[in-house]
Amino acid sequence: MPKRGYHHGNLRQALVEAALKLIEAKGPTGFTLSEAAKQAGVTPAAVYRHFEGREDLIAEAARQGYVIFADLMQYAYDKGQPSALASFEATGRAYLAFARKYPGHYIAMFESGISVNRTPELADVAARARGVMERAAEDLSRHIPPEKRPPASMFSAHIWAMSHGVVELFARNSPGTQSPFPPEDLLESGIGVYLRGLGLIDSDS
Amino acid sequence: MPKRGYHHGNLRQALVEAALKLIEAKGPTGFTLSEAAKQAGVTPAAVYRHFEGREDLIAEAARQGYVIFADLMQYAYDKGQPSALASFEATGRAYLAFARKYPGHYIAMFESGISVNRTPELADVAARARGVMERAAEDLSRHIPPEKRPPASMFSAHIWAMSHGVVELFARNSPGTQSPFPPEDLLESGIGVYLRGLGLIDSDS
DNA sequence: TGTACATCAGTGAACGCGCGTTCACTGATGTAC
DNA sequence: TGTACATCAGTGAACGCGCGTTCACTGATGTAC
Repeated sequence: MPKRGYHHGNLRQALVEAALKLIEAKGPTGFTLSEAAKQAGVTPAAVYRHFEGREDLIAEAARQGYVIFADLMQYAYDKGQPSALASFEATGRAYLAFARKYPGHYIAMFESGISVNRTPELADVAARARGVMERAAEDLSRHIPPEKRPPASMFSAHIWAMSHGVVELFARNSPGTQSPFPPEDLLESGIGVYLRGLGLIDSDS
Repeated sequence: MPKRGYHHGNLRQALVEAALKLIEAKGPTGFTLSEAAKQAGVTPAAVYRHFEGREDLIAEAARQGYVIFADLMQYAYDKGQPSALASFEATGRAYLAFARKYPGHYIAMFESGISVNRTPELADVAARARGVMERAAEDLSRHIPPEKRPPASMFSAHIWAMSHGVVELFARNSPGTQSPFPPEDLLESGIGVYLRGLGLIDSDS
């Protein structure tokens, strides 16, 4: 580790990463600015050279999370193409995969209580993530006969909700609420049933 | 208000109610034992006559929430009988209704980070609530041909997850994440599509 | 009915703690000439 | 290449605050006789 004289070199990012680790370990409640500073090997006061304060640091962690999240969703979408169905399923799976792989980011984004409208950049990148899923839903909705076609944003919301619920209830090691099934399977099968309900996949697939 | 001499009369319950109001207003993070005591018109130290501490107070709020929740689920189930389908749908709706009507309890139960295994009573009443929904799912699963029948606890989990997701993402006024649809409609239609996917309701109902 | 006394639910002062934040400062870095 | 100087990223001490918790206490209540 060559970087550590008086000047840190990349303190801003080091602080974000320390924050993510702490948030992951202790929840958004347990996270403190002072401890993040300590973990980055720096005085609490130094944080204020890079962030406006505690909230601002969490917001940046969330923002970075949304960037990763949106990229992941986009990647999943692209990989499923040209099949609308494959793209849709892939984005659903990507949601859970993200929650698993980046728990600190996930908590900062969805459980820390920071508003997505806190800054324009945050709102933008969050909208981008949402946009990918909505586009996947829209592609898919074209395969439904127009007269019985529900709004695409509605079933994008359904899948989003089910994914989020699976993560919160069964994928987080919330003590005691043992998952009856692997979350991945639960989500996969849930989406399967749902798509069958939309008439988009066969009853015996 | 005749009750307020030196002795409060019903401080224990007053503290729980103060806690619920604070939790609802400020989230589990913002809740403090001292403020709950103040709001009940009492010294912080008095709390220790009735609870072991801060955590214990939250746990009691959660416990009372689970009692109400389980009762509500049971009531919904009974009301749907003898139709397995009606019972199942009703319990799903009851979930959202509970979250709306008792936000403080809901947060204490699902967002405060207290473990459901904290005490045996808490675990018991939580199991009772879960049991109602699982029973509804089981009743319903008998209408599915055995060879293609998924485990009942699985689609109970699906509905639980979707309900929870809808509440967290769209029913809470998490600033900025405006709901595209009324949460009730979203959940209703989501469950509808899901049940169609299970082959339990017609494609044009 | 009246008195003595045990029980219990509250008080209020005090504690140590770690928090977020501020401030004047200082040491390192980079640039101009 | 060397020196002067501006810029900037850090220090460290201090702050006020409210928190959860403890303790010896006291006032009210209920019970025995």
